[in-house]
Amino acid sequence: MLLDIHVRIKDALRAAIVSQWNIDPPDVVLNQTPKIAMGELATPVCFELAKRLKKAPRAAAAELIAAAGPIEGVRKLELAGAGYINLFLDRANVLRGSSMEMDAGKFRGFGDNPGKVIVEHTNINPNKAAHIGHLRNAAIGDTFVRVMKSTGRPVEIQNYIDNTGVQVADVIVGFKYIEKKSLDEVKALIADPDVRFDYYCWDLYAKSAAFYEAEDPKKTLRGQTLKEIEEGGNETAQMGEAVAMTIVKCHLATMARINVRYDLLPRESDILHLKFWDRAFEELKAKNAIFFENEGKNKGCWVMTLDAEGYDDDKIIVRSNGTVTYVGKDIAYQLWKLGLLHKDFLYDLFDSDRHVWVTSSANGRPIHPAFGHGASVYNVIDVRQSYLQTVVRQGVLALGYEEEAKNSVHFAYEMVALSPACAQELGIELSEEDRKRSHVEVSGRKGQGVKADDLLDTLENDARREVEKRNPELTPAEVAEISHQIAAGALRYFLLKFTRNAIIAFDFKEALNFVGETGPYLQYAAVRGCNIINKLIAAQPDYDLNRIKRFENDPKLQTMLAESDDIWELVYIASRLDEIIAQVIQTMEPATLAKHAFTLAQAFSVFYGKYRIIDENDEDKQVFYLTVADFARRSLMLSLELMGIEVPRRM
RNA sequence: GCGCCCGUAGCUCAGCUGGAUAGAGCAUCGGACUUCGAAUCCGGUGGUCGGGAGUUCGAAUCUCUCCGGGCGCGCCA
Repeated sequence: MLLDIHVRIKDALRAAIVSQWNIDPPDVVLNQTPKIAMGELATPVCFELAKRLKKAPRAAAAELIAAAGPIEGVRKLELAGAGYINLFLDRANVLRGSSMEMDAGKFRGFGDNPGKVIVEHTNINPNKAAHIGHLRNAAIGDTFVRVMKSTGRPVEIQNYIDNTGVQVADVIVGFKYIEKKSLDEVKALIADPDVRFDYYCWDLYAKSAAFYEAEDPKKTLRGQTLKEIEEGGNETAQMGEAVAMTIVKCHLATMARINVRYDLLPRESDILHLKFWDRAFEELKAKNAIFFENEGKNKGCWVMTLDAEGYDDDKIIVRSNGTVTYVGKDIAYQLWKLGLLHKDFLYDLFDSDRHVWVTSSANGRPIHPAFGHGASVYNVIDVRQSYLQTVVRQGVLALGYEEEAKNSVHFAYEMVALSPACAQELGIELSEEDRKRSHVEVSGRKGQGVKADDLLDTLENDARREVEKRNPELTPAEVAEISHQIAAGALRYFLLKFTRNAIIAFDFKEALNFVGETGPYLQYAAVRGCNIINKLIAAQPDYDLNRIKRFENDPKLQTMLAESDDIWELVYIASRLDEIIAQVIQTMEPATLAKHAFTLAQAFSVFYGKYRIIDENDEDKQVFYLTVADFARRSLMLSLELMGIEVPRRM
């Protein structure tokens, strides 16, 4: 809605510049004014014009205002400050248009590209419980997915499962050689309801590091185990399969707690067994994207030359022993995602309730959704893998797929570390230097870190205490549901409010906070918004709620909005959602949405405290307030939904 | 060595393609509950935007340089 007005303003001003001075118009930039009373939007374009026309900026602005015809949705243009043009929008029109847009549930967002978007996120090694770093990845990825879907673009969510990697092998080494367990014993452990299997593996994985050091310094057992897992058809591989897929189920259950789900789980074992790499290898060779090194340190390897800045050495794709590196497999997978591999997986249903599919090499179902063939591919992976992502994109480019390489996007974000205080709370030993740092990186190999489910459990307990205190009449089931919603909301907001390239120094005090700029603050504002309607009906059972919708078209709305800048400011913020959505997509920055939603909740809370609606005697005023409250509430709830944050019935 | 990121209030962070008086939250001090639910609201204290130079009518934002910190550059994944 506002985006349409922006376009009209820019077009109109450009046309006016051309007709007035017959020059090539500069880019018309629109900014927010410092105060809503000065209008909603401002353009500094006349400063640029002043330079070109050798006029005073204010003079140029006055002429431009005079030259510009009426613009649909804009009430007036005003000369301001040193030469700004301030624009005053038609207030009722903004509310009405934005309200309709929200009803339709489809936002302009970006471009007209109708192609499918593939977003790959989460990607946790299936060998231990998920931790907070994984939660950040999922929260960012899932929010980006929701935002993109709100523009009507088809999105496919993939969660890559590296089920044949060394990390899985290490846990299998733990089961087989540290604990000396058979396949049946491991299966019994998996079936034991008293064992949190992902937690068990968390500890076992940490033990494997110590085991290698003491018993197997050359890690021959790891190599051997990895080989057996990759080859398949043996007991080690069966154990690996059982362990990895059980852990995947744990991860999906954990992620479901914060409202994250997936469409497809592509597995590395299937990429291996279906020989995706062989196909990619042939093409890379045929198109001279990689070459065989006959001399030097990389003798006997297939390597790719990188022309990316900062990476001088060739990257080894196939080792001298003939095995493919991780990046090689990733290139094959990326080609498949882009629909360029000319090979496909088989597919099986992994979770029929949530419609999650998994790739397969042998037992595919005849009917399945069409996966892959993404027009754009976003890989949500932490920034430390930038180098590898560059190699993958380079591989696509070297095959001559320029457009596809451009549409292969590394959605990078910074890691979650621990504040030194938090690390100490967890019993992690710190050096004198570590204590002075702003954050301390954790090592999963040492079993350090904050497990996702532990954090969620703590949040739920804290929330439960508050909910029970405030709502003694609720049943235990209701308390449990609301506590969960608050815990998940608090966590998701906490992870989303930081921009992508901010390192989160995790701290329990901040993450467990329900006051101030937090998820529960936003939820509370939304709950109060909903309660206005509930209380109104309780107080006046015969109140016709349709009056609210009708009032959007009542001429009184215009005059009442014109008379109250404070209320208009709330309406304006609430109507900016389409603009925010477009910005989130363009900049790949979900934090922008989080900040916006918080600003909206703040404005709503102010409005809520300032105006009493139920006991308002003036009928016109009451319906006006109701219209505004309902509009703001809907916008806030939509924003929350885009962040995967639920609104509890009560708080 | 090369490359990327960061440095803004006591703490944690926003600040969009350069634009009007640099903003939030927490903390701190003070005020508002017989309430459409105070997980809230109102007010106060608190900043030479790491230093310097440059570009510009205009720089927290762009360029260069220096200082301080993080990360990456594997025949690991």
